Amino acid sequence: MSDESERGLYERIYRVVAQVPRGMVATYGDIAAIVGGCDARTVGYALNEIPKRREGDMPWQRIINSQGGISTRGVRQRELLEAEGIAFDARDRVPLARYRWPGPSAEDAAAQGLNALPAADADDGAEQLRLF
DNA sequence: CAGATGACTCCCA
DNA sequence: CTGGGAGCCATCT
Repeated sequence: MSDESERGLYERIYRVVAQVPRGMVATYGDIAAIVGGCDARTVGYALNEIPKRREGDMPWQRIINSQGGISTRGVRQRELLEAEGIAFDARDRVPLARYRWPGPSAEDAAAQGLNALPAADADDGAEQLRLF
């Protein structure tokens, strides 16, 4: 009983990851915020333990770190993303301001017991934009 | 239950 | 930019 599909938190993480649309990305922190009850690190741990059965269904490659970079060890994650139309910048990073998944709609989030992202704007860039 | 492990993130030098 | 250290959580031995 309780096969891996009933594991708990990780299962919730997988579910959110599976919702990231093709051609977009999400950060570990974003997934953690949406799932709630865990942090970016936990998301990374969960993705590392994806059941083989799910690999074909799990767009794990769309989850990147907060810098828009790839944290996987030796996997060709970049190629998978480029195949979806995601372009990397000269520093080998994904422009989060452009490809970052804004999270599930408030309705979807509520229906699935998830949280909506507060304001997934590029705060590291937007803050510098405040005019006087 | 304690220890080890692992696809993170932030801060400081 | 690089490097080191701390904080955090779930799961397996």
